[in-house]
Amino acid sequence: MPVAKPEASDSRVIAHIDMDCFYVQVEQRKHPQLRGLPTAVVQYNSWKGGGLIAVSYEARNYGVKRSMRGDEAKEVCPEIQLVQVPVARGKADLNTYREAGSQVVSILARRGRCERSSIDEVYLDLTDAAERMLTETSPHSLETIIEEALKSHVLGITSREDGIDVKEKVREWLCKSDADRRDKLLACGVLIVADLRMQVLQETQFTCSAGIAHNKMLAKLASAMNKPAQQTAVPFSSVKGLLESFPIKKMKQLGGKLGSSLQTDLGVNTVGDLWQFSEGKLQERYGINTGWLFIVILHSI
DNA sequence: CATGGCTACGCT
DNA sequence: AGCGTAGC
Repeated sequence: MPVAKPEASDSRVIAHIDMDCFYVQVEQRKHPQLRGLPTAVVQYNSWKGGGLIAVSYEARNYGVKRSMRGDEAKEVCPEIQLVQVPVARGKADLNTYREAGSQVVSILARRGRCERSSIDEVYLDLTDAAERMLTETSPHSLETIIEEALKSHVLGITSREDGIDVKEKVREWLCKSDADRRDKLLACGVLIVADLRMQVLQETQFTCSAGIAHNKMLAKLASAMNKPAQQTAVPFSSVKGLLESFPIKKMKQLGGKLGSSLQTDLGVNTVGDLWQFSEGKLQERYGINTGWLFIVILHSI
């Protein structure tokens, strides 16, 4: 997938798939007795019990963090199961995880073009599949909407106090016949991703979380919003509200020195602050080549 | 010694 | 090719 080419109205449907505590899931598949137990994967366990590189959600509930050593984790959660990462030639060997990731990618690739962004993360371009679905079935017949899709989070679809009719509201949103074309495409994306996540679970036993949006940046943000084993969609109409108070340092590519310089040099702390600057000014300061990043951000609204 | 090691990417 | 940055 080529770098996001920002257009005035981006109608692509992009999903970001993020495997939940992936190394742990791979080990739990290999050792089923670990399922449901607080578990972490460690490397180099000779010093203070080794460094944690993946932590199950059960263990996170005890306060176990990825930055901990094995010994610290045992203090917080004495019953934690520590699994050693395989070692080859004295080094951590991540090949089994890489292969497990490939298995997931081969399933996702049935519906769109995949771009692996890390060992456990994939971007998926579902534009064509969504457009096809839209021309074939519009509006969606209620009975074809799978339960998993109804559990989606859709930014801007607010849960009521009792939260009892959230699913009903999501159903309405998914079926809305007079919706914006982009909303309809996004709704198709939501259905496709729900279906794919079920296939992944069935065929690999792995759960994942997903974000569905009109570009990679927003899809990535969305996939982290509701974890584990959930999916979140970002309709165009909710982008501005989502981004304007969003900390710039948490944006991909801006977690390091570039983000720091935005804060100290320009006083930019949120994406909303960034909107006060023109593309020209930003490119003038940071160069034409870094400027494309800002343009993607600015064109998301 | 004590997040290390690894990868991908952009810049020069 | 080699370096710096970023993030897993």
